[in-house]
Amino acid sequence: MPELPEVETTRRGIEPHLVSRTIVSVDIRNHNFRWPIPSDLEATLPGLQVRAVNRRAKYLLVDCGAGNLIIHLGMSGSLRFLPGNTAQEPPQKHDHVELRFDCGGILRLRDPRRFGAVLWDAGPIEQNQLFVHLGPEPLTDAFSAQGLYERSRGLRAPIKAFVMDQRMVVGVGNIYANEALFHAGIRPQTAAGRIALGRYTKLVSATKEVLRLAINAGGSSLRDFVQTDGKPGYFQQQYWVYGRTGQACRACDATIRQIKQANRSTFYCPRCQR
DNA sequence: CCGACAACCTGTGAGC
DNA sequence: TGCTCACAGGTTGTCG
Repeated sequence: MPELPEVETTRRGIEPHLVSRTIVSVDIRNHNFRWPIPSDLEATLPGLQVRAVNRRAKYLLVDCGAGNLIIHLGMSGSLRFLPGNTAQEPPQKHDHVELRFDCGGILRLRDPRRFGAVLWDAGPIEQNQLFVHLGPEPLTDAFSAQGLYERSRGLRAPIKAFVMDQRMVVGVGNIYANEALFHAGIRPQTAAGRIALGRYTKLVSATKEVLRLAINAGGSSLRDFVQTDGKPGYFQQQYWVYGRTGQACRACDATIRQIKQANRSTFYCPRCQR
């Protein structure tokens, strides 16, 4: 489920419950994720106090002072915090990892497809091999039209693949790439290297806007998020093109088209996007 | 370096 | 009702 807005919503949901709490135990029921979950987490984490919950790209970083617990939700991952003062339901089939805290609360990771990751890094996180090649955060000034323009010169890859490339900008997945290109009026098949600076300016602001709106929508369900199985974001979101094949464009009434790019579904309006 | 593609794994919904 | 197939929010690794 997660693109950047969902990961950020998750971060905001769990942070207040974790900060300044001490981990008392770790339970890993299935180690077989994208990479094996290190077994020694069950020994190294207990006793550590959480200082902050940060996010870089789609990675959640639980800062424990001595290092960072890195969590990636993959395609199907979700996190829930179960407070200690309530009856706690037993773990379900795909609840693979649990952290128990001194307050009695439990952080529970569910991930049916296990494309996600749980890792530990005791060093400076920006030097981790997963992080060194990451592009700028989309909601900062480091994500700029000028940067995209320069890095795209000479490239023949379609613009959609280009904006989804985490080296160019992080956090833009399939849904929001489609939506941002619609708002920028750019056809997804267009070669990245043939797009002018002015159109990149539109694309950058559209991307920021789409992500901001999605985070706000997720934030509105934050209250429920912690207690329920509620998966915020996608359900309440109204898309302009994503998943709307054959339906009328909300802007011009033309019929939304669907194609395949790099084995991912692409949706666009043939009239609004040129 | 570039770009296309398979692979990882399970659940769900459509169609027969 | 039950089977099969296509497809799903991400990322890495390989190959030409």
